[in-house]
Amino acid sequence: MRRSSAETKAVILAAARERFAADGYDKATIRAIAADARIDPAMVMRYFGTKEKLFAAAAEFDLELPELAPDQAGAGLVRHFLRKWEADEGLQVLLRTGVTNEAAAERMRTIFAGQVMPLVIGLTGDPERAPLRASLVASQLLGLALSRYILQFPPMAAATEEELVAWLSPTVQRYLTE
Amino acid sequence: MRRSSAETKAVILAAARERFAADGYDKATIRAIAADARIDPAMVMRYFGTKEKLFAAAAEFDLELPELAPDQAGAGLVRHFLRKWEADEGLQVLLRTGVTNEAAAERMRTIFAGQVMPLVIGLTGDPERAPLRASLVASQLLGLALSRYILQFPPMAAATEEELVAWLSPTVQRYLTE
DNA sequence: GTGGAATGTCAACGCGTGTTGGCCTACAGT
DNA sequence: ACTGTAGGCCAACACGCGTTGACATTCCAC
Repeated sequence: MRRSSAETKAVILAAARERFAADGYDKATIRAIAADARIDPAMVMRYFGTKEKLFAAAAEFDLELPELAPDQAGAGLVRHFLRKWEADEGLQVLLRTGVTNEAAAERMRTIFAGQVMPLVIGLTGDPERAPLRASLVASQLLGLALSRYILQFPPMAAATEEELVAWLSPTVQRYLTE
Repeated sequence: MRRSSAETKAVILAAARERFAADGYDKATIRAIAADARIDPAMVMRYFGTKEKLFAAAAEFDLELPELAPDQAGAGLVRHFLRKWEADEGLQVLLRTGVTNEAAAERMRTIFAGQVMPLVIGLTGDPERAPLRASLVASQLLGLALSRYILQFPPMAAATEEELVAWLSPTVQRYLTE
């Protein structure tokens, strides 16, 4: 026994998150994940049963949206989202996979409906249009992540956090409350 | 000889575009494309040499950006982009693939640099910040496509073209000229 | 009508994949 | 010291993939 069961499971999960985030579902092979974790591929199956179940565990994700004053929600959301993206691989895992995998897309819709929507409903005094408002916010924030981190358009990748907050906040604020 | 060489090539290419657009690069197999085209997989190789070359042909794409008056560029761009997306599978092919495939991402950067940037430089009187402005526009338009067509957030997928133009135009206009 | 090129089919290859079952190996409890 | 068990490894499987080369068929040129 080199490691405890829980340790090994955690090591595998960390390697899986990295690989899924960098390569997406299909290109992140069990063998590659196992190699990163310095372990036999069979162990991955032992601990997680299936590649799909491993992915489900790796894609566990909480946006942890903070409470926000209505008039500063735009800036607050943009900044929170940028930092969350860089601190937690979960979002990247979901975006890289959700584009070609229906289960991951469904997961993103669930996060949207369960975490973004309620926040927006609370912020805006416009219950009827809140769903559309929330999805407009999501479209701008996901477009940001896509162009900055995934496709890496040079001007977007080179911009500072403050520049992006300055440019995007009015947009998000308008989608929320105007 | 059932068909002419050019006909067959066109049939294969059409099937390939559909499959790549729906499934992305990896899941769109040569065998599936060939089945759609009612042809033997070997024909695909005969006509296109390699899966990569077939993809390159299927991802051929021109945004066909129109000339736009500076004060109506926001609305014009949003509307043009929405229609282009629905009429031409090329963009969908690129987005579905560019997220996990570096070559396709590079292609998107090239289209961005060669087609979007020049338009924005012409529209704005701000040559220094034009690259960032262009990528902000791209982020909102790609985020729109992502949330409406790929992830299919219900409020976004259900919105009408006019609603989306009304909401997004001011954003794009501001990124361009404000 | 015959030869030859163009179009199409078939079967197989080598490879990488997720997944499985049997076999070690080292520790803990007694 | 002995044994049971939890942790780990190895070899193999069945499968689907891109790709290949040999073979069949059809049509045109002469």
